[in-house]
Amino acid sequence: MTTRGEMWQAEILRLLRQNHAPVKAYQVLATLRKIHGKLAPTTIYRALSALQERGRVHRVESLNAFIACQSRRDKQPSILSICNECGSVEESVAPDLLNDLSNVIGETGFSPKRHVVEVHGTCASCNSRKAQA
Amino acid sequence: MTTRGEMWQAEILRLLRQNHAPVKAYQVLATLRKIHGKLAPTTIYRALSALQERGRVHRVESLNAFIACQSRRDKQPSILSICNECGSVEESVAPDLLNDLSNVIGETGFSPKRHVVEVHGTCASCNSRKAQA
DNA sequence: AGAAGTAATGTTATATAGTAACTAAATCTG
DNA sequence: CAGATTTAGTTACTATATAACATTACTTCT
Repeated sequence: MTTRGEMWQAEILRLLRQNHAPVKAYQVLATLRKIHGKLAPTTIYRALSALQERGRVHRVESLNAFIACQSRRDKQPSILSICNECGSVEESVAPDLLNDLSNVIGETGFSPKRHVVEVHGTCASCNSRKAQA
Repeated sequence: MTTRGEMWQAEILRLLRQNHAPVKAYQVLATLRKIHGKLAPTTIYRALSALQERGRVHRVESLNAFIACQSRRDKQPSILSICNECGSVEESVAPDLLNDLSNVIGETGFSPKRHVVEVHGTCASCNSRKAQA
């Protein structure tokens, strides 16, 4: 059985997967409105939250935007590399590094629950493009 | 000589330093309005940007909020530990770790410019408070 | 099956966050 | 000091997100 909510999730996930760059909630909203007419932000945000919980979508905190998960090694917290030039986002998984991070901040007695690691810079292809110029 | 803009910066910095938890831009705005009357968001955002550039204030990306820098080892990118219970934020500096991070994501040819590392969890004092209960 | 309760979704309205574009004042330069 | 340039103020707006309530669909009990 497919609930209405699950349909929104599926459709949004498909949309996000078509983009290699993060997509804003209101872009999603506008796109879906073209297809389905009237539609409230709430619907989008609810679907996006569910997708995040299911580990299908990352919220890019430093952009207020969303991107489909690439590596699906089951909800491993990811490191996002965001290119300032072309907007593309690469996902890396580095458990050791996040472990170190947990240890460093754990020294003061802090217990980590959620890691937000986002790095802004220039991606490989934009780097080489600029090197040529 | 103190320009008008610098006065806003000083006043906002003072305000942020009084709080150990991050403060939202519109909280700053509301507070300053009580003192100075009419005041536009632009004023606040301009001052906050300047403070960030001067390395006096961090923007907490995952909260859309601002906090005064604690460690002033000159604009070292910081790691922020954010307590979900009490809202307090601790700042850590770990150059080695950020170096590792740069290396990991640099493997694909990505060159990092700005690091956003924010960890949500429970701080030491909230941990012990909960352990007692 | 039908009534009663619960959970999921839709709807309306509003709160919160941030910026663009222009005006006015201050400062700098010759 | 006139003209140019930078800095700050003002107005209006756009973007992001959530609260609160209404409605619909689902469940469970009889």
